Parts: sequence; C-alpha cells; structure tokens
Amino acid sequence: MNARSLINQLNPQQKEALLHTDGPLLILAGAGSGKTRVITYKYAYLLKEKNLPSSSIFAVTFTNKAADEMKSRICSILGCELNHTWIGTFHSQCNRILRSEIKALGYSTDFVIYDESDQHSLIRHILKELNIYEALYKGVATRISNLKASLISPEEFISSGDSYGFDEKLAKVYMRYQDELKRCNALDFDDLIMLTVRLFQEREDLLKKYQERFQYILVDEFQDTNYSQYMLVKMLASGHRQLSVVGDDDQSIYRFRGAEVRNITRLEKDFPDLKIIKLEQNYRCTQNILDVSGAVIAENKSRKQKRLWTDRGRGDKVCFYWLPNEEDEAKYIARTIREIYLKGKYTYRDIAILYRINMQSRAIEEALRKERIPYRVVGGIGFYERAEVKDILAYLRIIQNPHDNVSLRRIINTPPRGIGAATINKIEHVSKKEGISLYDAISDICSKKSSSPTVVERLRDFIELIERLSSIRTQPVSEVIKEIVELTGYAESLSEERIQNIAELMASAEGAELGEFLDRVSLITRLDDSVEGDRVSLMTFHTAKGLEFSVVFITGLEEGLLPYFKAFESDEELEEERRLFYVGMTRAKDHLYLTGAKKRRVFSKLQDQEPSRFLFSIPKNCCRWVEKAICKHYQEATPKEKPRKAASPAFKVPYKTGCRVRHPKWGVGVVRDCYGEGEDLKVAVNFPGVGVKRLAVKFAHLERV
DNA sequence: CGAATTGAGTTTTTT
DNA sequence: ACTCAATTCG
Repeated sequence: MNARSLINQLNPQQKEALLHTDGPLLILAGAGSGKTRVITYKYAYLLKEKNLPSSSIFAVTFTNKAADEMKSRICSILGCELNHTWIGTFHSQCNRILRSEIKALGYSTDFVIYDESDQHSLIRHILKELNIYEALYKGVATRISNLKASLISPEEFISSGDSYGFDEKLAKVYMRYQDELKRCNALDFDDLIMLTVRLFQEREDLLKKYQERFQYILVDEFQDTNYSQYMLVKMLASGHRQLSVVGDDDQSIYRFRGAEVRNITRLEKDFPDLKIIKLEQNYRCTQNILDVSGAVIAENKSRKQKRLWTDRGRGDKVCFYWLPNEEDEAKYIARTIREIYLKGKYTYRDIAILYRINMQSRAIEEALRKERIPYRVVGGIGFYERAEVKDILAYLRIIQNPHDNVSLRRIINTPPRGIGAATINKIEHVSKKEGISLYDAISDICSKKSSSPTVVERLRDFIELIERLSSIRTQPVSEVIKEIVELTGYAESLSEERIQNIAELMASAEGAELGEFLDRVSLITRLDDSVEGDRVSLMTFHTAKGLEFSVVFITGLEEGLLPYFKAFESDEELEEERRLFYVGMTRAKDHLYLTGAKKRRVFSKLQDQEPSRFLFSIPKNCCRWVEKAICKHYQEATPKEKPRKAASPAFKVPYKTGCRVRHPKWGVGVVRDCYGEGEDLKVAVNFPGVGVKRLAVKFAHLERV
C-alpha cells in the first residue's frame, strides 16, 4: 500500500495526526476513534515516506499482545516483513536495553526477572527476618512498587524525612529487598523501568546513544503510564523531539498500579510546543451507546472536555436488567445470548460479558455451561502461575543463575528430597554469615562437611543434580525440561492434569534457547491467546481495554461491586471506577446490556445489593430499566421439569439437538438447536461445509435421516 | 523429615 | 466457600 492510499483512509483529524511528524504531538483519542489505525498507519508512514529504518522507531504498547498485533498490522499494510523493530511494552523494551547495558549499573547481563509472586516470597522472607508481621507483605509490596514507579530509591525514601512510624520499617524492608534482588541478580517489573531511567541518568553517553538511535517515539495508552515510564519517554524523546503519544484520559484505569493521568499535563509542560489533536469521531458505537456512556463519564470532574460523535445511527436502546440474584443474572445473560445467537445476526465470538472482578465469572460460567454456550475466560488464572509450571521455571532459572535465592528456596525440596526446615535454616544461616548465595552456602556446607553425613549427602546430591542439568543448558529448553522431570522424578506424584501442563510448557518452549525462553516467559501474562473457536468472551473491564464486540453485557452493576467498595472513600478512586464502567460500555458496537443482582453472595454471605450509583447519571430516555422477577419461561426450561414433553405432546420437540436431517440444497446436517412453536418452529442446523443455518421448519422441507 | 489436619485469610484490577 | 500455609502428629 502506498502513502497516498494510507492517508486517504483517514478522516481529517487522523490525517493531521499522521502528517504531524516534526515535534511533539499528543493525540487525544476518544473510545473507538481509530487510534490503533492512526498509530499503525503512522508507523508505516514514517517508514515509507520519511524513510526511517524500523530500528529507529521506538514504539510502546500496553501489552505484548498489542505489540504483536501492531507488528502484524504494519506488515500487512506494507506487505513486507519487519525486522529489527523496537515495538513492545515498556517492560520488554527496557529489558532489551538492560540486557546489553546493565553492566554499567553493576548487575550482570543474565539477570532474571522476578514476577509478582517471586517478589511476594522475597518480601515475606525479609519481613520474617526483620520480625515484622508477615501478613503485611502485600501492602508492603505495593508500597515498594509505587516508590519504584515514582523513581524513589531506598536511600531517598529514608532521607525524605517523613519516614517515621511504619514508614521507617518500610524503608528498611525496601532497602533489604533491593539489596537482596541485586544479590540474586534479579530484577522485578518495576526495576526494569526504574533501572533503565537510572542508567540514562548516570550515563549520559548511553542516553545520547539511544536518543540518537531512536529518531521517533510512539507511545500508545499514554494515560496509563506511571512516572518512571514518563521519565523514560521524556529522556529518550529529548534528543530528536519527535514524539507522538496517544491516549484518552477517560480510559485511564491503572491508577492502582501507579499510572498517572497527570503525565498528560506534564507533557504539555515539558514540551511547550506540544501539538494536541483530538480524535472525536467514533466508528464503533451506536449513538445510544455513546449517549449512555457519555452521560456517565461526564460526571467526572477531572477530565478533558470532548465531544464524541458517530454517524452510525441511533441503534437499539440500552437496557438495564435488575435481577433477584446472581444466578438469575447469569441465567438471564445466558438466555439472552442464546436468543441473540439463534436470531443469526451474531455469533458467539461477537459477544462479550464483562465484570469487575474475576470471581464474578463463576456464576456466569455455570449458567453458560448449562445452556451449552461455548465460552472462554480471558485473563483469569494465568498458565504461568500454576505451581507445577512455576516449579519447572524455578529449576530453569537456577540452571541459568544459581544465585537466584527465591527460585532456590522454591525447589530445594520440591519434589521432597529430604532437605527439611532444619537444614534450610542452616543454609540460610551460612549464607548470611558468609555473605554468599544460598547455592554457594550449600556447596560450602558440603565441602566443609559441616553437617551430619546424611544431610551433606543429600545436599551434595542436590548440587550434583543442578550441575548435571547445568551441563545441558545449551540444549533446547524442552530437552532441559524433560531432563528436569526425569532426574527429579517430578512428575511422579502429579495428577494427569498437571503433567499435561508441563507438557504444554515444553511445547511452548519448542525451539527456544534457555535465556530467551525465560525472558519471554517472565514478561508474558497469558498463554491462551487462542482466539480460535466461536465462543463468548468473559473478562474483566481491565482486560477488555482496547477490544470491541458487537454485543456487550456489563454485569454486577451494584454498589460495592461497581463502584468497588474499596473505592468508596476517595473521589479519585470513584472516578476511576466510573472510567472502568465507561471503558466497558464503549467496547460495544451494536448492543449493550447492563445487568445487576439484588442479592449476591459475597464470601459466604448473601448480601442485599443496591443498584450502582452510576446508573442514575444515565438520562431516562436513553436506557430502559427492567426489573425481572425471573421470566416464567426461563423456569420452565430448567432441565428438572421438562414441561414440554409432559404437558403438550402435540408440541413435542420434533428435532432434538444432535439428530440428523436432510435439506434439499445443503444435504445432511446435524440439528444444533430447536426453538419456537407450531408454525414458528425453527431449527438451527449445522451443514458440513456450509455452516450453521437457521431454518423455519414450515418452509425448509427437512427430511429426517 | 513428611503427611495430615487445622486454621487463617481471602477477592480488584496487571506488566 | 475455598485455598494456602502453619502446626502437629506419626
């Protein structure tokens, strides 16, 4: 595709955003305004028209998935392969820089990346050691994470003066934590950014090098950057001053992990010649959906004014359904999806169900299963969070870097090899006394035989195991995993399912080399990018960001759930909850359903719920409020009663799901569904090679086979 | 040292 | 209600 035709596909504002390539640019892109299109086209334009090599464009996306999509979109626009790109998340880009430069900060280049649970176990360990109530580890972890996101080092935190009370303790923990990470040659997620910034602060020559290398900087989802990420962008962009950031303050939903919408104002201050372009034409939603979501978000005080509009037409009214309890809510959704599906305009993959917290998916999943509606839960329990997978990864990391104490603690006695608490204490003690890693402490105990013969022998066995595995580290990872499982007998006490997970891990490692594999795994969140299959998508609002669906269900519109009760105290957090709702609603292209339940199980108690306050900002004429005492025909349809068969033999279901029929045109197919009565009796039939057809029995001339 | 039982805490959102 | 961890018993 040439540049002309690229430009012609854009509206005037988008065009302007694409063509503005000299100097800093902020694109305020409302929901559904085609920002992804602008950013990918711009990338292509920079390559084609401005003749920038792809290695000189630094493009940041919010997720790895978004990065992959961006790459493949650009490829298909340009009709060519892209190599040597710098397209990725902040974390992966920083990782890449640090892998070649981190020596300057005194770390070694084969550092491991600690994920949240590694971080947690390390902090717990430190708390235990410092005699601080261990259950606080989560709060401590967030505090430390926020400090790092604000580029505050332990030293600075201590000297900041207000570190009395608990903060004094926190400072100690932070200090120890950072120290311990370095000892383990490990970086946590926040370090990846913080240390890159520090690298550039301390080494002007390196900053220069990268400033020169990156002639253009593109940042997507700018509203969700934290301070350290902002600093990184600012530093890199200060050279050529060619920078485009895309964002929407109304869609900022990651405040809890340090994102600051303020970065938008910071940008205006730091780049006085900043050009601002608003994208206000929405290509996604119907007018009704836009009106409803617009009315809700308008309640937020701190936001930039904008007028989203669409030429898509009014569309259907948005409805809010208030149901007696969560089961009914789920059942109602499942039933409605079935109806939508049978009408034939949409298929399952066009439909999404969104919720505030993952836990809500349970009831919904159950209802969908009962209705035999295929679904997939996006996000949820991460593959890489499963114990068996983490264990194997811990082995791999020890092979790569034996000083990784966190991983070592994890596997030293997994599977059980007779190294118990007493022995581990001893190892910890030696490690501390000698100032060496746990692994070296074990070696020390072995060589000095400073423990009972049985213990020494067990420890020696362990060292030998790791060394043996280490000797094959250059082989493909899948081979190494196989060897781990065999040498340790790991799979012996495992369920079939867990063994399956390990097999899956091996499969995902296919062809990779150890270091590269560990890198990839630590920065990835979910493996289930299997969009294949015609299935309804279930996910949280957060996960839904950036996606769109023809039909969207927003569930749990109740006080305490949306807004979440933790946000009640602060106006800022309430505004974030409102944005969350806004993001959810604006995922919908054609149909938006809002639901809530009057009674809901919270923990193990049944709670009375109030409808969400957000509903009251919606103008009456935009949204129908429906209170359902659970529709009668829903009850009839529960499998228990089967009223159809018993009550009216005349209307017995003539075409059962699964039976085969012949159609004059499409041949033999399998009945997937049967609905309606009498004259209106309809069937959905799957004809091989043709697909699912919905037919009125009256006209279709079906023949049983 | 390991298995089993009890007990506590847990449920925001994610790179 | 359910999971994970600490404690206790064998």
